[in-house]
Amino acid sequence: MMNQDNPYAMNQTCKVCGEPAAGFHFGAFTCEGCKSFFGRSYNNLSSISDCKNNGECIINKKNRTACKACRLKKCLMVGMSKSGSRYGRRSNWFKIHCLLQEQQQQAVAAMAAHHQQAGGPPGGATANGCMKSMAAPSSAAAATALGMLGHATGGYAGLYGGGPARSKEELMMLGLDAAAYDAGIKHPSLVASPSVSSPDSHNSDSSVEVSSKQATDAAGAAPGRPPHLRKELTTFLPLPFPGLGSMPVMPPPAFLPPSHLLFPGYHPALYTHHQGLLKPTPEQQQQQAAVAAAAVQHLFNSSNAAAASGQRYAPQLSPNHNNNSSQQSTELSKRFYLDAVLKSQQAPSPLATKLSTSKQDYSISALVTPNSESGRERVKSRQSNGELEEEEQQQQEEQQQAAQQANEEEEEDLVVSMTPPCSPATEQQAPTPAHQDNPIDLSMKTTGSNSSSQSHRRRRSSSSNSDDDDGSDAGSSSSQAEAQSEQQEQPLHITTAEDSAEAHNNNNNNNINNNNNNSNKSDNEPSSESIKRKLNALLQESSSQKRQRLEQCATPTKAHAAALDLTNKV
Amino acid sequence: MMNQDNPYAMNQTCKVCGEPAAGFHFGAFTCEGCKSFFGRSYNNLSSISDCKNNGECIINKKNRTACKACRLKKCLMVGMSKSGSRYGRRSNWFKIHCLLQEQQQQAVAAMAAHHQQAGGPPGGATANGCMKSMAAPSSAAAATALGMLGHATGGYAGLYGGGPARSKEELMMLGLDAAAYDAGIKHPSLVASPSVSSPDSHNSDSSVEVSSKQATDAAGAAPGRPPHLRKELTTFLPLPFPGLGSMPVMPPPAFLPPSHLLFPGYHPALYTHHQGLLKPTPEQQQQQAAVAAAAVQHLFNSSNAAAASGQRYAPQLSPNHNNNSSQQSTELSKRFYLDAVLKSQQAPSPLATKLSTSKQDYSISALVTPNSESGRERVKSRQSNGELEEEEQQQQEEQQQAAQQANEEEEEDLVVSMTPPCSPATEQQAPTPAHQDNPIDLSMKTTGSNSSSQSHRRRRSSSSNSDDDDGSDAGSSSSQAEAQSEQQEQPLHITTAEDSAEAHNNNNNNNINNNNNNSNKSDNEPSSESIKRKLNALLQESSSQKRQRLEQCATPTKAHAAALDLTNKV
DNA sequence: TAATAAGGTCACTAGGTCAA
DNA sequence: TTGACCTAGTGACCTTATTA
Repeated sequence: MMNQDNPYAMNQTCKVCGEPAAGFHFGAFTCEGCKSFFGRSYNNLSSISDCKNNGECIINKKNRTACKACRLKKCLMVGMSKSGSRYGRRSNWFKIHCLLQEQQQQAVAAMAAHHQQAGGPPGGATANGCMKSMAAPSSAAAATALGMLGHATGGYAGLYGGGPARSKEELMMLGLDAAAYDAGIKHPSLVASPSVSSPDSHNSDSSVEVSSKQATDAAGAAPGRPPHLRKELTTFLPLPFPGLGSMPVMPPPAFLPPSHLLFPGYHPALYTHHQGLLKPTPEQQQQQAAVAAAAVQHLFNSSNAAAASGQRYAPQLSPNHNNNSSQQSTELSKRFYLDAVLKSQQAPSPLATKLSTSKQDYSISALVTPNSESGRERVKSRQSNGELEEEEQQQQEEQQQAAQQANEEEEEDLVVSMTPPCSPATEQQAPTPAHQDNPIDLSMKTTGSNSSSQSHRRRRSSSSNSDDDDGSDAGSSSSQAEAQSEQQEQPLHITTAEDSAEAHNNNNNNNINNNNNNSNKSDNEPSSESIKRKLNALLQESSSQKRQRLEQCATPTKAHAAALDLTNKV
Repeated sequence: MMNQDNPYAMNQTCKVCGEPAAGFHFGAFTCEGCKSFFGRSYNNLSSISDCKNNGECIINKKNRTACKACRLKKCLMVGMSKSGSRYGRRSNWFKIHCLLQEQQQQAVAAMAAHHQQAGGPPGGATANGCMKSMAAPSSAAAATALGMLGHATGGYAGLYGGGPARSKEELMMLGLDAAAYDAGIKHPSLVASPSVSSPDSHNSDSSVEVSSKQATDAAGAAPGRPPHLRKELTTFLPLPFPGLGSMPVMPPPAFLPPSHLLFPGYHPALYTHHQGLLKPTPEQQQQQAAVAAAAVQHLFNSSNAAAASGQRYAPQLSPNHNNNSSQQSTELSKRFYLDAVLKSQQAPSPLATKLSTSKQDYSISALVTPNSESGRERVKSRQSNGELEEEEQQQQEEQQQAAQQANEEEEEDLVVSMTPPCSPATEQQAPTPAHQDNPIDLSMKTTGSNSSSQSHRRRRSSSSNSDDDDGSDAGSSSSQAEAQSEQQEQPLHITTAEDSAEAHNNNNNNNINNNNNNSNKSDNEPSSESIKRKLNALLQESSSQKRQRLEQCATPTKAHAAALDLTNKV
């Protein structure tokens, strides 16, 4: 469900309405409609009338146009921000993380379904309902429940921005509700860790700025909150994750693993350093944001509504979290490790260090300890620590700036990365690609015939390829759809023909990749293969198919090649 | 934060937007985005529309795409120039200086953070804001504060070019705004010392050109400006650095050491002599540049904007400087010594002689004397002492300036200049490289498996990996984070296993480094080894880790591989 | 030969357009 | 008003050129 097929959207669903995402817009995966809506509304708040339902409207595909106020609110809650926008090609890391996320989500969804049938997690029904409204349908909801790979803010915002990068104005906008949410947050169940981790992004620095603010501001909203958490997020966080911001306020629910444990790998700090994966949110358009924030605030400033929302959210959060957290703890550890590894390999940024507070560090260390490879894990933990520290510094600096500029805020967040349910899902998908060794397709391209229309839109002029892209359109997504179907629930491998075709493509790609790999191997070293294998295993479910398609796409870029290599090895 | 992880970028941040730098492009460390932007814009000024904010836009990661005019302006201000471009491998000197710079920045950042927490330097908040906008987030800001290894022009241009090498046209472009900025520069906080020293470069001569101009032109804008500073930069410098252009106007901030003291080694003159290191910047495309300059001028010619910008920037700058300067004073001394040593070994240029004052000479001799391990430590202590003395003098001078400028307060920091927690951190890291004598890895290579993504980016062609990228992201920085974490505060050493792992990594890196060193030795001369040792000792903290990571980064995929490994284990 | 940056390619998004 | 489609950029990745 989630992965509808937007090649460029990486099979993501719109975090606002649950429809297949057309891409990553303004800091979140969204459909074209929500993208356009946000883009229009952000600069024209006056056009948004007050919600007639106390701002409690549930936004989904069908009713997303019913209440503009709630739709915009949802947009903000999932991390959308004018400053959160990013341009350019998605980094491979981002892609990888997206794939992992998918897996996790699927796993989560499966788990959730199972639990619900069994009886559901405590508060589950209520929470579930809420989650659905928040995120979207099933997969989205599941993802949300899990925290979207450890991302707190609705599970969305945090995911891609290491916490959505928000301008102060945006935060204000969110914060307006924050008051209302704060009440809810205080509820034990409400507390969530907003760790954000985004595989992407331009916002590495943002986290820092925010973090500093957090220290100051957070105290009020969520005392004891990890420094790395964002103030804003923490404050309004609708779907709090245990252990993150609110830990101090109230101990995290027992059922939920500490946030830091959940997805340490995704800690913003880590990604911050990491190029590409976790970029901090931009603080653009601060003034504009301020205006918008005021308007938004106006829309949602009703105290009663706040209280109501607070209550509402509280239940929602807890159930989801519960289910997800418990189930995914193991999964999380995997991703955590991966992230840690990646981080360690790359270079820990000062921010990460900063972000990781004693708590985080601790958690990290804990995570690290039980790891497969001691070395890797270790490295990760260190890195994370280092990053955290740096972030703190930045935050401090940022705080100064913040003093000057009310608007600035970026920051990031923490990340909780979750490990996707690899084993089962992976296995299923793995078969799909005739060759297990399908390289992970890092490229978002829609290779095959699938995404004909979409990819073309943009670059048609230049490249006739139908590659990628766009997926927002259903048509192109066919290939993805296949992948998704396989991953999520379709155990069924669409057709052999397709698979074979994919395999063929993969082979071609693989060859290319191999060439690259060979050249690279010297660079990458032997370990890369093992890594690739593992990744592939993790990603096999959804990723394998995606990869194939992507790779098939016309352009075997190096990334593709690499991906292919990985798959080949696998 | 600063050191995001680009192995090839030496953990530098983009001088334009603050994002992790991808490399040294067109005369400055920049990210891929700013590189591409500059490359595109330079030849297509018509595509750049006028700034809607009087050219006062603050450029950072988040908003860098918001105003092309200001982005381009920033690019020029940080020293980017088509004529400043260069190809080929980086010289060891360049690398060394970059490493040192990193350390300083880290130290500064730490200091700044500490100071801020404590209460922050006077005027800090304001200043910080400025810095951010200029340089970027934390690290950049810190670097800026320090003067980027003694480089005045925004800390950027000067740093790498001894003043960025600019064609006349480019200078014109910059100069256009100069008038506006001059007003701002006059602000006390704005004054910065422009000492220039670039480890690299193509621009050795550029500084000269400028300097002459400065004498004449500068007088008006910033009398007393150091001769080596460039006129253009000084004139328009939006984010002036104490001591640079404005020094005459007002005495350089106490916190900043005299430019000559800061990094004598980097003085362009010195590098000029140095083989290949200091190449004069080409003045190619002058005509083209002239055209561009005209266009740019048109964009920013509003006088009012200048005034406004001046005010704005002033506040921002001061804080950063304070933090950085104080903290890094010791660091500076270290670098200073190193530079001196290197200079002595290589071929001392007349300039060097001039630069090295009696104190400096003393310090240098001291440093030189003791070598290897015991020597290393000794040297450090001495250096720190020497630095302090020098700093005091500087401070006195700065104090005078302070009297003039209310904003200055940063000085304190300078004085405090803290040495980075070398001992502990160093020790921790030191072990890492089984051999204490780890040679400093002058090569930028991403050797090990660690920093997969970063190193790969560039050479991907060679390596097929899909990796990386992104790193701006967090991943690459992991190693750095580690280093930092160790240094700064993370008491917690994650796990022994991790440490060992790191050590292992370090060893690998070291080996690589050794290889490089060996090769370099012939080049560097016999003393080079001792120097290297010393340098290593100094840099062990952050550099060793960074190096490792960087080396590891080589293959982005490596990170992936690591991840896979983890997954496998899991 | 390795390192490293310029330049090119093209994945990918912000915005704009316009039929529905 | 909405949202599918298009255009203009952006920037991640790759290739080529140049230097150590």
